Amino acid sequence: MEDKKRTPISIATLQRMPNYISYLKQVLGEGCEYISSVALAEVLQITPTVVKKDLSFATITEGKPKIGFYIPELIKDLEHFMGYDNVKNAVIVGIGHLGSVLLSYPGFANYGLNIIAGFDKNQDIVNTKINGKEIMSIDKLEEFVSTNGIKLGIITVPKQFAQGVATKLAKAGIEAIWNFAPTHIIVPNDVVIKNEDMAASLAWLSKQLVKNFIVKK
Amino acid sequence: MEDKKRTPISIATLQRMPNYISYLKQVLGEGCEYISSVALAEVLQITPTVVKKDLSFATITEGKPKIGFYIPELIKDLEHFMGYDNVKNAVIVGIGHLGSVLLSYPGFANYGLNIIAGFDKNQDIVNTKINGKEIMSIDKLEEFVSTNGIKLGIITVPKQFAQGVATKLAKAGIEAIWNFAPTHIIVPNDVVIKNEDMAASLAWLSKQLVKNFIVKK
DNA sequence: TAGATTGTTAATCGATTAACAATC
DNA sequence: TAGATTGTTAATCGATTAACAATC
Repeated sequence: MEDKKRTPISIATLQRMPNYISYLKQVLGEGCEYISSVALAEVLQITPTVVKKDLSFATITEGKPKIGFYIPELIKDLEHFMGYDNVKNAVIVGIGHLGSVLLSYPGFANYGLNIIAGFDKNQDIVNTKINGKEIMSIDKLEEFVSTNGIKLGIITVPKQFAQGVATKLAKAGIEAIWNFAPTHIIVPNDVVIKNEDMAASLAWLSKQLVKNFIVKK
Repeated sequence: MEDKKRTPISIATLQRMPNYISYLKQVLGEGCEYISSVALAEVLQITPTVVKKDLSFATITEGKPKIGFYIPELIKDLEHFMGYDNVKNAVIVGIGHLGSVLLSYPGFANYGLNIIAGFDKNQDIVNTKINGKEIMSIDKLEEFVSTNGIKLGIITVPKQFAQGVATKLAKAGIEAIWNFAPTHIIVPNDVVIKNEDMAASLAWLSKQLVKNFIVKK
């Protein structure tokens, strides 16, 4: 009720949004003030029409004919639209190599993502800290999630444990799960799940390299 | 010329392939011999028609009405189709936290991906080994890629260095780049590029959590 | 004013879904 | 045989692209 449109937005559009924001911040840093959809399209290798349509979902201020969009305002609109100005607390389960990387990654703050604690079953690392963030015992996961109203759980455990962790998180009332374990996970309908699917990326690359088949686009 | 079809295949289809393979291997391990498109569809939460169409791109042997597909054969067909039985040598540039994780990850072998060396500019780690794989000086990157005919380069350097590394790789004759740096990279047209775009995943999740807008599907 | 760019509507393209004959 | 499932063709749906009036 606070945003101007309720038209359904496609996932494709949504996933281009971070690209716009990232590039806009870059050119803003280089001293640019205005940018046209044509220029944006060229850099991101899409068409100007796509850019204009995408931006129309997020922009409150309008672009000016012949000049384009005022970059600072455009970034602000896009970030607000994406919810990056809305802090989302998260926990991460499984503090192995990948878990440590994510726990230490400062870039998530740009997206409003705040990982506040890690969980692991290895008692050797429980009660230690990584990047100032406490590693807690997996036994405390459910209680922590429900008492702190955590919305997002990140799963970086070995694949055989991923389903169990997901089930625990769901029971504790998590709203969304970001799964890095290379396995299919089933959760109740009210929990949204996003698989960070490196296998899918590799699939495309692999096909490009082998080139025994025609891939579209 | 060795595969049975030349119909263009959609990226969507391609990205579902690893899911089929992964699940099929799981049920094969549980002792199943045959599976129907209906069963596959249910588990992966898509429709049977999609499954049948997807599989029809890759299968040489046909499914049997009333019974379904013979799992071992189906896995073999899919893996061949995806080029997983075709070893693709790769190098990884930027041996920080994420680079180390990828260099140590044994799962890539399942996709025919073989990372044979890492490169970094930090002389403290040059000539050490991770997971039995040598870390070499970034100065030797171009020579190594061209003399060894490396097809794939993985980029895990900080974002400000990503473009430079990509340019070097392209000059050295790399065919494809898998970019983990959170930035847009420009390469010549004959180099294919895949951005491992965690920001895009987060975009979707973030939107789901904030829910001030309707996202399709 | 002329020309470039916006924002939006209409046309096209392609992927998903539904329907169904063939088959075991 | 009857029923389930395959493989494929036709219909639908949705996203991208093209076209264009409005505007600075």
